[in-house]
Amino acid sequence: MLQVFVIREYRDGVVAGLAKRGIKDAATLVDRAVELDQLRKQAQQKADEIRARSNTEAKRIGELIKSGQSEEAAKLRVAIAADKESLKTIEGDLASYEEQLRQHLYKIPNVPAEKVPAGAGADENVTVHSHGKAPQLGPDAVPHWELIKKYDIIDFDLGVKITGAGFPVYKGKGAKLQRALISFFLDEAEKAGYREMMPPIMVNEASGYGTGQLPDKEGQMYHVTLDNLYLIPTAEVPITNLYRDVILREEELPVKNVGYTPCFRREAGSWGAHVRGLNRLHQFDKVEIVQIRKAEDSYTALDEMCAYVQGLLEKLELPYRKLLLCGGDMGFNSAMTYDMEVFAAAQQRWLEVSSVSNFETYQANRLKLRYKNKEGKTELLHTLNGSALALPRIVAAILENNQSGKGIRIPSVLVPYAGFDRIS
RNA sequence: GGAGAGAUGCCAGAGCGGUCGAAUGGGACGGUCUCGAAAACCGUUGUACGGGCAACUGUACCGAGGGUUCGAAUCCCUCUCUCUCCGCCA
Repeated sequence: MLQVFVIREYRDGVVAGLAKRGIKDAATLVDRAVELDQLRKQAQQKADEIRARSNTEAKRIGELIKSGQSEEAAKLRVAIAADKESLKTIEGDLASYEEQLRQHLYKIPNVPAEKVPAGAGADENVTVHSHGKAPQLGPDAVPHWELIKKYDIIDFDLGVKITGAGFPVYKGKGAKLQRALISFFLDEAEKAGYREMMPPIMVNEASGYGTGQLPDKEGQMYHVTLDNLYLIPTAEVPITNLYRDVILREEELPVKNVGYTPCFRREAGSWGAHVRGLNRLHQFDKVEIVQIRKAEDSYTALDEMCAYVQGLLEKLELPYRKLLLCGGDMGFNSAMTYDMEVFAAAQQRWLEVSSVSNFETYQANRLKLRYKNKEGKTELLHTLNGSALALPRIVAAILENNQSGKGIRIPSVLVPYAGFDRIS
């Protein structure tokens, strides 16, 4: 969430930024936050004042009792009673304002960075880079959902039988290809200086709030109600939450972590025409990179992360384009996001395989993730993350783009991991 | 799942219902000494929200949330977590 002081001090900039997301009542939203903070502050001051008074009075009563002046003490006790009453109401107000302010701040998305273009939706994203050419497929080329049946490598029907739609079963070379991709991605990340983390794939409520999945995306996560745990929608959640309530030392920065996890998404209401096969799943595998940076170098890190992800796609020989998302298409928490999309040649569609974002202090503020700078002051850090990469759509593109009469060619970087160079 | 013990500052660990934001030890940092280092000695060492140009200052925080009390780290209740023993078990 945004810091109140930022909203207060840079009110107009915040309003203008939010407008880039297409939020119409940005000014009202922002002014309400300032107003609630003002009310909160007033209540706080009043409460502090009364508390200060009762603290000294209470001390005096102690002294009076000690020196045997119990009558004086009794008088004082009576005199304090009124303060106690008013303190109770003020504390009630204070708690209510704090809660209202928090709830209100949860509703305000991050302010887009300077470079982010205004725009209402995906149509206004800007293609900033593209690489590779779509392969010329033969006349008998088919989309991946046909290929997986033909070669019997991924089975949706079996998944339906044991779990439900959107939970595929990977079989034989299909399963090995998954493992190969995961290992390849983790090894590459390690070479690029990321430390591998293997976190739990269920998290508690506090973690959900920490990275912003709660309260607004409640319905998108699988919720194990018996134990009040959530299945993670991405490794970003556990790996970023490792740093919740943490004050890092300067020499511990930058933090660069990578993690492989399965990801679980309910995708409530998002099933439609273009989500056949591997395009959208309830459970899928993803390798995620997470960085924690000082404010001054977080955008360098963002570029670095994009370059890293692009390198992966190039090694996998997949044609891709890089989009700078416009305000209206960016995630709630993000200040700037680049999406990488690969071209799936049989579907003739671009598939999003990675989203790399800088959240600036938006997540860190909720997480209370800070570091002590040279002057000994604690300062919020910037968090960033990116998929590197999400597997299903990568698999879809590999299958579709590399098909021929002789089967499916495996990209050469994966061959040592997979143990085969062709699915046929 | 059953029984018991516990949760205090960066770590270890003390704490009578009032003078405790908290003894003591360790660590870290600064200083004295030294050519330098070690040792020794001295000092510093939390977070949040306010007020103040500043020095400084008010309030809250001893797992979390309630309660008792003029006053709670200390008493009571609920929850969470950790440890030990037993049971079960990949």
